[in-house]
Amino acid sequence: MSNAALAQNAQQITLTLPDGATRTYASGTTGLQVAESIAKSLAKAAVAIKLDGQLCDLSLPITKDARIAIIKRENDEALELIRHDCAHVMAEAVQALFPGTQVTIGPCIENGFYYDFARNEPFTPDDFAKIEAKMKEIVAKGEAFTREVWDREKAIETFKAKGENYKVELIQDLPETEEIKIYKQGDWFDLCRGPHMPTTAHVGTAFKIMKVAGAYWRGDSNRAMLTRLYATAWRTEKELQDYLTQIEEAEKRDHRKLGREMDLFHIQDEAQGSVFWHPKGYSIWLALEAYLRRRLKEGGYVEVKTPQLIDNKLWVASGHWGKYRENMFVVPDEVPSTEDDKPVLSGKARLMALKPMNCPAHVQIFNQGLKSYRDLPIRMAEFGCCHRNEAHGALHGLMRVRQMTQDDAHIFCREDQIESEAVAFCNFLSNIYRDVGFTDVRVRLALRPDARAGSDDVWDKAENGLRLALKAANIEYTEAPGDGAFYGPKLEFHLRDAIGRSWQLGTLQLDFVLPERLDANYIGEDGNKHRPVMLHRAAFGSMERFIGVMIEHYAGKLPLWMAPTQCVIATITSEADGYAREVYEQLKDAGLRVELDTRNEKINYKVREHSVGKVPVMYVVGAREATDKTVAIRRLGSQDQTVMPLTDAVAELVSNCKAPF
RNA sequence: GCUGCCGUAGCUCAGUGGUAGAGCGCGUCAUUGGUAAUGACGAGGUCGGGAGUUCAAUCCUCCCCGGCAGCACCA
Repeated sequence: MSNAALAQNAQQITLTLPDGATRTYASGTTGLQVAESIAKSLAKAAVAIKLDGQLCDLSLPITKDARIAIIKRENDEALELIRHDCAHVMAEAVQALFPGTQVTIGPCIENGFYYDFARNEPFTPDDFAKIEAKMKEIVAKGEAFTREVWDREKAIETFKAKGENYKVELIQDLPETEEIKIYKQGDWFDLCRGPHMPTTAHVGTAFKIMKVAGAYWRGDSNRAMLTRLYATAWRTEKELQDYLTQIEEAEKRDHRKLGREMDLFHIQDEAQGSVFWHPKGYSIWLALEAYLRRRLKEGGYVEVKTPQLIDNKLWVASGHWGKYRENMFVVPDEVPSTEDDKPVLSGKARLMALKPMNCPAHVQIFNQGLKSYRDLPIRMAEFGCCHRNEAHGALHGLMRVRQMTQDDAHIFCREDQIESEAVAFCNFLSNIYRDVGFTDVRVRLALRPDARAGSDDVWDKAENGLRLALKAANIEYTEAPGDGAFYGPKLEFHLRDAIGRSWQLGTLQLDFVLPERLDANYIGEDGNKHRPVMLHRAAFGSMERFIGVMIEHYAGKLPLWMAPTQCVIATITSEADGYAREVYEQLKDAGLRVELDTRNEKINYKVREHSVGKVPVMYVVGAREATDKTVAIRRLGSQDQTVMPLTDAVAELVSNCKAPF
């Protein structure tokens, strides 16, 4: 042992255990040795350590005082290790089965991991079983993961010799100060920053390759397309099964499937990305829109309507023409040629565009007439129908469409009103999200991106304004540097749905740029012109997407106030048809959305059909009910039936169907 | 837009180098039934579009269109 090493060994370090106890060790003691010193069983179960909150290899020599936790395979923290180790195992398996395949990167993601490979032939789902079998062999061998630090040149030469060009690029791009860490498992090795568990055996067998897809090298659409294998890995078979079951549940909630089954809407080739709303789907829309209008009125908004087709001069002035033109639908303002042998369009007409957003139009309304500081804030709302030419591959049911209706509004205010307006909007949102059934809202503050308009001064002011508002509204949030819009920072409201998925719905964006570009101003107390600040805000985001989210959140079983059909009156025999019609008329007169089912079918059949159709309430009437003037009520999801006098039932249903606001 | 997979009746799907089948749904008839599928009969498809190979193509090849998954994008 060298003198230096002796000297280091002589040093003592103090480690603090999770329970607060401290222990003293010689510097250079490994996590495994620490575990052994506590209990043999702990050492046996240990797969890694956490030093000051950071996961590290069990074999890492500890050289300074730290908080330490021994991580066992059953701990939550181990999931990340299992998945990352599993990624290495998968990469080894793929290279063993498909020689010539290059490895690139393989990070953990929510619920699993992926690995990107460079290979000329694509993988097919048939390869999955082969790869999984090979992975199980590698796990069974239980080779130790060993960590080495290589000289940069040696690493580059080694990977070059293996033909691993992507790894070479990764190493070359690592900062000079970074150690080049290599993890070996048997003969196979990979560049990796770790940490890993002791052996491949710790990965276990609760993993599954899920799908294959293309992915750009380094996320850049100008670079090579790699083949990505997505997989999932868990601590136990049961966890894996639960996860697979959860995916099946999510598939059952797919709004495209439910939309067809419930006859809500459709989309067809002739209008890709635009929605044909059927009567039932549109009734959901109308219910939500009416609800929002009541909220807007309460919140002091005025509602406007602005043109679809606007001269590109306005889009040039607003900056959209320069930045987003490729996503705009441009329409020439000319009479198309009616002669068959001539082109329909001359190509020389002046250009109009379908509006991709409402804000420039709202500024036009603001700009009509002189505004005084006394007029502010002006909260201008519009259910604005916008068109965006989204890429084909981006379209997805109601979630990503080309024609959408935003529940949009712009608040024109003075700088000193930003905070109070932002606070008011946060309260506005929390009422709405509660009413539509969300309990878990997370807020992100997206800060200035690299490419942006406006001076740093203005950005400082805008970002701090939002921070102050969040503080004033007592809202917890996380900051996301670089994610802001080009014209200003924004608040994003992310909501967790019934099965734990997160949707970004609401947004509040501060904009100092557009009022400047479109020369909006107001006369201040001092008699001079001033720039108003614009707050862009939305609660649902788009009506289309929001309805999609509602369908998935509720698995089609929408709350009564949103449900397309709130009640079906179903007859048992044709003797009750007359009475059923009376019931139907009464509910209809009470303003409810009801259907009458007097078809010549058995009651079992009707109950099943309307249950499958997610009708929340069914009134079943037969001869008895007709005589007694009652209804037998059956609620979706329950086998129970309650017989009730018709008048009471109607009063109860009317009250249950009332929107929460 | 990129990569991969897919495209057969309204829906879900089977099938074959010799121009097609099931279940549900739809229509007709019988049945008047008490809370998740009553029975019988019937109609319905130029197998996404175009071209090629072949005596013959829904099936094989190519091109196009569209869908799905992921990537990129998302003002």
